[in-house]
Amino acid sequence: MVDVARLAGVSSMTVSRALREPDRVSPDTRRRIERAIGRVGYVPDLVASGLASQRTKVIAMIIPTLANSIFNDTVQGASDFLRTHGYQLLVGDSGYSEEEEEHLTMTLLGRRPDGLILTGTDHRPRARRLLSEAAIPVVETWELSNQPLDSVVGFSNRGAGQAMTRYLIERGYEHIGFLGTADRRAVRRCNGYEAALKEKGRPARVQLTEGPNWMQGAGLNFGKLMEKHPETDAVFCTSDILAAGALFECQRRGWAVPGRVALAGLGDFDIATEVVPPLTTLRIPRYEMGRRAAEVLLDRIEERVDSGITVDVGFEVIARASA
Amino acid sequence: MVDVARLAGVSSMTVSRALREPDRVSPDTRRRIERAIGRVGYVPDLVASGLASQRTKVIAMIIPTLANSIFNDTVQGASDFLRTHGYQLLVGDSGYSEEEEEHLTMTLLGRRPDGLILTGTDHRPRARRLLSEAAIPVVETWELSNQPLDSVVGFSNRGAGQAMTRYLIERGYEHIGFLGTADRRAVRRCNGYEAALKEKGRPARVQLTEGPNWMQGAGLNFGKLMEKHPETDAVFCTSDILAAGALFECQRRGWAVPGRVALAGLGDFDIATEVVPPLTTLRIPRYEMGRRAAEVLLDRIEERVDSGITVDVGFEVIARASA
DNA sequence: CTGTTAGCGCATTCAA
DNA sequence: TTGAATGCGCTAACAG
Repeated sequence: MVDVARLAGVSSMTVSRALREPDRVSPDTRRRIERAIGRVGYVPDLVASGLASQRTKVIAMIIPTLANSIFNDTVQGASDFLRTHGYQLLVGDSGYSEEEEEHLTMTLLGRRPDGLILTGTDHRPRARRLLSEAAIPVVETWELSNQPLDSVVGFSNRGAGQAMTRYLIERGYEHIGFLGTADRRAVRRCNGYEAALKEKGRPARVQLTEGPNWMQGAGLNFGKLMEKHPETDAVFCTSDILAAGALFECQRRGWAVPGRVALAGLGDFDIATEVVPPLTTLRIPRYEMGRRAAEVLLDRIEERVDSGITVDVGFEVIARASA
Repeated sequence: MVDVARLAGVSSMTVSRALREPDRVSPDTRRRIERAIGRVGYVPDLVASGLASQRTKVIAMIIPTLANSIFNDTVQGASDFLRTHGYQLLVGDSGYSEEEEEHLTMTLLGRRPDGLILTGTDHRPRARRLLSEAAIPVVETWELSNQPLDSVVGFSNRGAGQAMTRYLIERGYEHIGFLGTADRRAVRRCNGYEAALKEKGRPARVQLTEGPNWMQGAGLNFGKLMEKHPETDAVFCTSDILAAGALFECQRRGWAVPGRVALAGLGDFDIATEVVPPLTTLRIPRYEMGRRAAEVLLDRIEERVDSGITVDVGFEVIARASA
């Protein structure tokens, strides 16, 4: 930067200003500075900038997994918004583990982000303490909470499970099963499923798959569910991936869908519309949730709002041929 | 940190050392320091550390899109490796645009990463210049290159397209079509496809889809391809997603696969094994590619190797029922 | 094994 | 509109 300043015949302070508040520098010197920057190939050091100003322009984000999953769309939404506002997203994955989330929280806080986006509302006490001591705005996503750390941008997973189950009941299905992963949010959806059945005094049939939403496990566990409860005439899956896996298993068995068994998913992924028959599913605004989370976060950081807020982005049952 | 030092009765220098090189501090003081850290709730400032040491322990990575895609597995591989070695991954997406890649390169370099992982080997001249001036190790992935910036960990997209096409020829298909996106790597695969057909003096039938690997476009464009060239008896798709989309379109039309038309994909995603019939595909070690890229990068950063190297991670044709 | 001195590259605060 | 002094929190290089 001093090289640039020398070349432009000004002090480094003026260069710094020209970069951050161009209006407060005379048009003439500004042009000289810009030319000097080009000639020297100067790339501002945001690390030093962050240290000096105590504002890094970095937003940290923790998601359960980086690998190809549902959460990436939320990351994209957040990233798109942040980029247009001069912030960079720093993403880490917890591997679906609260312990790892706690550890990652500390690592990320070490980078002094201006804000933090979390997935879910379950966090270890130590992580909660770290966050409150860090005194930076936080947004929790993919769930709602009664005790938010700060702000929340999510939807009710319990409500989602309930809504879909009620839909299946209304459609006339008698023996409704549940196929899902065992993670926190899926369990909440399961609670909603159970609640909806209980309203009608019906029994629950739950089959959990191990690991994330792998399609492999879906076929296998769908099979288990159907063997335990052959009378099942509809299955609610906590993800379209699982539902598609179950559908393929039906194709292998020569079972008609929804004739032999109806299937419903969650997420409204691309695959849901393309599969034959297309999947009834629950649409969640994944991308928009990320965008809104980032928006709420910047509002807090730049002090346009002075206390945590909660945004329910909702969901919507999309009825298609599979159920 | 001074608080910690005071509480432990040592200088801040000793605290700094206890954190980075525990062995060079006496076990006794180390314990005192650790306790003090716990009491104060000290979280080391990696921004200041980065500025002082000129080593940020950050690796930047540019991928075409953050949203749910093939590249996320590579990100996960890199992230997993880096984490166990004390580095953090900073990911940005170029939106499949070289212009955006160039811009993002500058932004990311501003964070002073210790190394950089790129997707692909096509970069704008200005981006290349920025990178060489930054003088940090770089690894290009998802392709091989004759003029690497530094190191490369990838495979030949052209070779992959050629290998799959040859496989289809060997299997006895006469009229082989190509369905793919228009991005750089898919185009190389197409070149390989064309080369393989040329060996036999056969004509190419290429149908490009717009945008990324959306399943929606797959069915539509597969239809276009089949209408233009009804005699087509096999289609090579540059992604399993596209192949699955084409398969579903066949199901809608009541076409037997591979009876009416055979389908081959690329990627060996979960979906490839689950769909009915399972997809013949080209396996690419996506996760491993990210891991190896990170490994090669750290070797360069920590100066265990003194010049750029090229790693060909290869690919493998996986024959299944669809072709 | 531990402490001292100096400075990383920039931004804040003031004064000119 | 511009510049000078000072410090952000930490570490490199040395000395003890």
